[in-house]
Amino acid sequence: MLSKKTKYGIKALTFLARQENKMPVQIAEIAKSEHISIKFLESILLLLRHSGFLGAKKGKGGGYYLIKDPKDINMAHVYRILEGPIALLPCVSHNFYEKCDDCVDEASCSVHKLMTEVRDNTLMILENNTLADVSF
Amino acid sequence: MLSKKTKYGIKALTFLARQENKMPVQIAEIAKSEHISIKFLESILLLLRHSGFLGAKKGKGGGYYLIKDPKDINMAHVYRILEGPIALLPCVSHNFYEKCDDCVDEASCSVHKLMTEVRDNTLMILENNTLADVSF
DNA sequence: TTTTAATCTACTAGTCCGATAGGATAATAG
DNA sequence: CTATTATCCTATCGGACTAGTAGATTAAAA
Repeated sequence: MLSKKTKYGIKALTFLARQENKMPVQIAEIAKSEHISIKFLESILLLLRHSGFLGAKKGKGGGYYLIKDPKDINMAHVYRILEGPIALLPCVSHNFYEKCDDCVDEASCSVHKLMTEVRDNTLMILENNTLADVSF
Repeated sequence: MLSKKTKYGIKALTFLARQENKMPVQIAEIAKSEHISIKFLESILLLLRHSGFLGAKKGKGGGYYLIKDPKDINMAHVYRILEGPIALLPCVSHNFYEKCDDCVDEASCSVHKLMTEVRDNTLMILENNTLADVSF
């Protein structure tokens, strides 16, 4: 299941992508529009800023804004930052690989086999979708 | 992330599918072979029995056995019993649908759009795989 | 009637999620 | 220089869920 963090994060990015001008938008405005707890959204936007998706401006007229063009923001990248691994099991993950404690041989593991197929497909979908694709 | 319950459940089903004869296999034997806690596996096998995948026999020579042919066991069905919804969001799920609290309009929701695509693909993969497919 | 193995209930430690509180910091306006 | 604005950052918390454990009960076979 997708965490609310990821869900809210994508919603916030979409909100920013849909802005006509490139003016900074305040946390409160996004929170109100998307019905998200301000404080929770605050931490998410901070993470997205630290990850290079957003820029921020303090003080009056401040807020968050997209740094890159929505067409250049890959949803697989967004997903990994917000949610973590795309694979449903650590032993199937590229970026977050971990061996299973219980598994003796990955090659003969039925779960590994099935989850690899799921992972490959999900990854392909996420990589083929940009923020622009999902926003408009 | 896939729960250990699901992972162990699929492993146990695979173990049973790989049995040459149709004799019942004891929990302890599966647990030892797959490196799973006996008591935890016990609860999983019980669930799989209640869901119509397994039969059980008590007393000496007892244990669990597959009721249906592995070729007739759909992995989407198994997944839903063990893990729950295939969709990453309740608002995208067919069998476990729930409206989002925060979402005003699903049609214009970027997350909904993306997760629907992921769901459709994952579902297709799981439905096209039987227990026999992943076991051999 | 003894042994074997599944059945069922209850409990627990640990972890994570979503949310909240409050003060620090930086930028702008006057 | 000061008040205001809005992000930044740390710390905390209840509730839910996960994985695993304990122990007593029931049913079947020898």
